[in-house]
Amino acid sequence: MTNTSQPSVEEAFESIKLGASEIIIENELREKMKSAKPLKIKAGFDPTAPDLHLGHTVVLNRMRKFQDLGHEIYFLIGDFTGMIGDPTGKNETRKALNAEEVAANAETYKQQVFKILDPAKTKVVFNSAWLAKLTAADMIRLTATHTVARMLERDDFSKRFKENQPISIHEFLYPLLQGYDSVAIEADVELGGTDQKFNLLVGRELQRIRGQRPQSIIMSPLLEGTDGVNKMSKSLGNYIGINEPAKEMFGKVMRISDELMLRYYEVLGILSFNEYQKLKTDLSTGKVHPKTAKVDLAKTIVTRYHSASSAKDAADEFERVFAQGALPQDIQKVEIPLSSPAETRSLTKIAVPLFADSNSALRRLCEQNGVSVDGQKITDPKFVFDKKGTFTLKVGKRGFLTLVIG
RNA sequence: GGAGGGAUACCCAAGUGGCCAAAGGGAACAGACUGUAAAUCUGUCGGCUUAUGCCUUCGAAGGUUCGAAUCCUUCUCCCUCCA
Repeated sequence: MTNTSQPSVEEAFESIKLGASEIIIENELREKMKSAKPLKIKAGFDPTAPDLHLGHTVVLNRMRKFQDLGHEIYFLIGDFTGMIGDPTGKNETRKALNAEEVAANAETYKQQVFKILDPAKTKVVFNSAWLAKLTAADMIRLTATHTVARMLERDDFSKRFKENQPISIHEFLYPLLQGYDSVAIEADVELGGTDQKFNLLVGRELQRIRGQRPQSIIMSPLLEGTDGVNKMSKSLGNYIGINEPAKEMFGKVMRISDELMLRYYEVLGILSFNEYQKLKTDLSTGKVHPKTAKVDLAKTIVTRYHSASSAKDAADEFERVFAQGALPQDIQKVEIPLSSPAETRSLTKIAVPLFADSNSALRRLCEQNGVSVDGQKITDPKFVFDKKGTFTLKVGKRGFLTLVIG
């Protein structure tokens, strides 16, 4: 074996393979990696959700590895295919984004993606560059490559078909266009989640038809969201965004279940296979306390997207606020003069806009012992602050407010 | 083009004239328990100065009725079968 700066092909292959759920085809990929020529690595992203979360990072991390191995990374923004939206049955046909919107989203993307990828070595491309140029005749030729029966093999389609859910014709175009992207880029490898299998395979097929060497495919497992059940997605609200403030991020990681914590360790590529096995045993034998392991996980993740010091701060604050029941460090502050009308000094007026959806919601919180002032439970939502002083208001689990009456 | 079925709150889903602000489940929220865990248990879960009251909501607009999510008309969208 050579030194660490020049890993052998086999080592490189193993590091790429780590955490992948499926590779099509392993030997083919290994062969490709043996050649001296840098490979074109493709991964596509939806243009409408430029808010990256940990789920996206699974693929991004692997892109980074390829990058470090000297390959060419194509970060593809599906601005054209975004008009369709990957068919999930829930998406409706989307409006085409205009040039400014695409550009704006791309900027947001870059700002996040480059927390993981090396900007100097990343090619950001838009599939409208070639898809918008396709003529109707080109489209017909493209659609002629696949049968309806083949399309219906796609899990999502077959399911919807069986359940009498609508499938629009244009949804069939999505896999075809995504596959065509691979042709346009002449991709050697495409990365994606396991849910992308069908689309990724279409790419291989189209490349073969066009006389190109079919791309190899590396699929990553889908990361479950913080609920531990559904895949992480913004629309389900079960995500941890990589742009979230450190404390927020830390708290969200701490709130996942122990089981999910192991999953995150595994899928997010935080530990090597051996380290992962060891942690698993240590947890089951009680050698490592689950909370410790979770704090470590949260720190590692926060360090990745922020810094070691903010990770430490977040951990300290977390311990202080939740384990010891103390107050967070920076609480928002509101000042109200004692001379103002009693109504403006009422709990309802102060807390509803900040922490509750409606007066009724606050009333319920009060009834349920979820509201306190300086540690004293307040059960009357009409409570009025009628003394000078500084009060600490707590509403629900995470609503803190410093109130100055003067 | 013809025939039939459907649209209910954040999601799924019951409800076919008054007892419906609308069963049940999920999600969410609060409390208990804990490691801010998860699981579990309890409660809440349209809004309104807490009210045996009012307002808004059962695809949309009209109508019948003392009274409509429920009946009628028109419209929009979806599904199935036939062609």
